[in-house]
Amino acid sequence: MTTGKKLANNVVYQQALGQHHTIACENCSMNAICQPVEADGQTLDLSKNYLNKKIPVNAQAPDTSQRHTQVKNRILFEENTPLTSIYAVCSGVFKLCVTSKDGYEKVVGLRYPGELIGEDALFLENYNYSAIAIGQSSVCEVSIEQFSSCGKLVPELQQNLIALLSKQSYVRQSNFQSFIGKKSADSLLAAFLINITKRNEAYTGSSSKLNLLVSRNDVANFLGLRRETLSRVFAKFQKEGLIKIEGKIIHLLQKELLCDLANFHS
Amino acid sequence: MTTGKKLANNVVYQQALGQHHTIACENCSMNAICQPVEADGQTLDLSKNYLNKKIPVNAQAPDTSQRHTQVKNRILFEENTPLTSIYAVCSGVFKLCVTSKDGYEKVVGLRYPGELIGEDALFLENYNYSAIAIGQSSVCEVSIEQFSSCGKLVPELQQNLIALLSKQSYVRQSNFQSFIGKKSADSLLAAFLINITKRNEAYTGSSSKLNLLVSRNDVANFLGLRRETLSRVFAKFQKEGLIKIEGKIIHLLQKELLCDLANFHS
DNA sequence: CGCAATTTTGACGTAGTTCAACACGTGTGG
DNA sequence: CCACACGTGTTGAACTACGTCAAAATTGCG
Repeated sequence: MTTGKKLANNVVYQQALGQHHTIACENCSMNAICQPVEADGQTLDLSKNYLNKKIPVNAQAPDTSQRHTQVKNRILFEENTPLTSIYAVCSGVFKLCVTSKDGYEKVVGLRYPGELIGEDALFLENYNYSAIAIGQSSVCEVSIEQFSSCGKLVPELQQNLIALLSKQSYVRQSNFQSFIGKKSADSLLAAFLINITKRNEAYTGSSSKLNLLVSRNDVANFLGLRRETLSRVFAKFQKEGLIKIEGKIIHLLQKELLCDLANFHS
Repeated sequence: MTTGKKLANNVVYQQALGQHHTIACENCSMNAICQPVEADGQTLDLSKNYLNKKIPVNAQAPDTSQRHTQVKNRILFEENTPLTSIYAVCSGVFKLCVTSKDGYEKVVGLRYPGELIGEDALFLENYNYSAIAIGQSSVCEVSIEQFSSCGKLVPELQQNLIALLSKQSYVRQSNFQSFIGKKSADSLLAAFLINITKRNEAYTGSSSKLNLLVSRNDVANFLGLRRETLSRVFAKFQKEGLIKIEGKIIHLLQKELLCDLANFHS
């Protein structure tokens, strides 16, 4: 986990944090439905029928001169299109966006490795937001049509889907509770840092540092702050010794104080 | 349920809005798992094994002088206690609260008739918040232990639970998207009014009026505003002809404008 | 190196909070 | 019956945090 290198550059820290490595399956929220099931006294691995592993999204051709041509496969799926699959992030990050009628793009969620994308579309069978890769990312894909066919035949698989959805229900509610009713920039950012660090804990192996990967702009958009304000609060937190900033890598130095800030009620 | 009294405001409108009548089962989010299942070519009604219908919470003895002694059965369940059941609101409202270590009570959700409470506790088997009835309310209760026993034997019931959880997944995400990244009091209140009206549409039969039932205090707490600010924004909306206020009853007069406000990005 | 995108800093105005006072309805007790 | 406390909601005035606009600094990449 700790490399000997000292460069203050992201790549080293990404490695140090395990970023851009794929998440271990046992830590992934999709895991419940990827595992073999025990049915009729035998072990069945049905996942090959519906699971598509580690698909790169926004992979850039490493050696061509095309690097800066706007890579178009950043988009995993688009808002208001029919559900085909649900996804788990393997590596990288995805931002979830909705576009209002005046063309403004609002970030409504971020998904880090091990987290699901699109399972909330199962009900309406339509995606509620667009999912866009930030940098090089990859996903595992579960085809809903094919999964359903298997599920009809194997009740044990349904049981696993229930486990998956139950966990998601908890995850979503707990995210909601992290942010609802927070208005001050300080408590929003504190809540955000704690929320994301916790979500990444299994992946990074650390409860006090994280690699945001996303731009300040996207974070500000998500939290409903101006990027200038966000920048100032970041600077303030660092000055007060709450965090240490190294580009997109954030070290939480005083987590308890951040928690207090996050729960602060003006 | 209906008192003969003529007091000017709320009671009459509650009747007009159908408030304090129980929601029709077909409009309830619990409905998926309350219905009979078709299994092995026959129709089975298993719900009697796990479903407890229309339990009053905070019912006041109607004719005693005890009315105003602090009624203690307002609490459906408490934060950080083991999950026993999930609930659907039949009538009234519930507020969901968490208490921070300094004793401050934060409202993290409101649940109106037809909405579920506690299903996000299935994963950790622990309630994440306290559920407290506002006024006279009632719930249907599904005992998890007993439901699970039935589910193990009847795969069709599991399918119904999947349907229920899928819908909840959508509902929760859509609530999250309604509020995340909103900071101005105007857009928060607009988003809130539209969100709650929509959620109550099937129950009240109206897409433009609603009975909040909860105090301004609780609404302000939920939205992260001061009650003074909330009061001012309510007054402003009414002055601008966006809404009409009759106590806790709100009429949405210009829904499109409210939607625009809700999606406004400073 | 040099351009472009991102991030940070500074000065100023506005929106929301804070604190205080007041209005209203309801229940309590003299 | 009235006086009073209490919860809830509204209003006013001063203060503060965040947004706004402009510009500088930093980073990333060819």
